[in-house]
Amino acid sequence: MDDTETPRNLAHGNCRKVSRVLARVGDKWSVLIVMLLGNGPRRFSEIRRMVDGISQRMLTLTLRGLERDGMVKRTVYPTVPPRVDYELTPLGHSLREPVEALGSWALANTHRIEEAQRTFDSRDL
Amino acid sequence: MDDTETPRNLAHGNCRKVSRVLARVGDKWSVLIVMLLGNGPRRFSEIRRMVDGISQRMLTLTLRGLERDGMVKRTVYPTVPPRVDYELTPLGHSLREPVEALGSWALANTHRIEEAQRTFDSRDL
DNA sequence: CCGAATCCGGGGAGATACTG
DNA sequence: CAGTATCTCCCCGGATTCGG
Repeated sequence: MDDTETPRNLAHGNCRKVSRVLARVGDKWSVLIVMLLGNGPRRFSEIRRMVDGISQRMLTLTLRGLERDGMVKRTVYPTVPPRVDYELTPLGHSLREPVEALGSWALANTHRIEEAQRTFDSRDL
Repeated sequence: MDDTETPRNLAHGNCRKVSRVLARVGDKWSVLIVMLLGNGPRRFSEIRRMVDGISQRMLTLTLRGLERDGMVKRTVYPTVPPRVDYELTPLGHSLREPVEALGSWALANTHRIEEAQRTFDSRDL
């Protein structure tokens, strides 16, 4: 078609690597939390309150996953009561840019998508 | 923090809209197929062969989803045997850009991610 | 060749209750 | 406050079979 160049980015074994990142991005909570932490460190319960609808379990699992991937730094303050801060690493911070690009695209095209869905759903059935 | 501007892109009800798109992007096959169709229209069985490991069922479902969202145009040629072509719509085509940005990020940072994972997995336990 | 329908197993995700 | 543990339910996704 109009390809200036065939994208080799998503070829061969690269697909696997990219897919894993995409799976994280597509994860229900990960991106939300990354964007939230983009505004600075937050405590566990702060995130819990800010991310409406997330369960304690899912928040823990999501943060663990992000920490494991090197996106988030976890800091425990051995006080009583305990306090745990989460903040973006440079890696996690760098992820925000492409994610925001995707977010902008989504916002710009939501109307078109929803219209397409209505058209699709209204025919036949 | 270092925010030049607080991103309102991912706030309020916008989250829902963006999340749906993100879910599609995070889908195991959708992005792969979109990138594949970026090189031009393909037949059902062509895609099936090119996307290694996808089941017939999942290919059908994925293509239906993409068609419903207005990303893909489905064209049936009433020949015998039947022939069905799939091609990107302008909307689907426009999605490639932010997706490729994310793919590039993934490739550029895969090494860092895997290293973080090894570090994470090797401590405690 | 393209796709729908059905069956079925495994993992994700919520709710709840318990520790340090 | 910040998790962990357990249970359960549900949906996704593969395999298979049938239809146009």
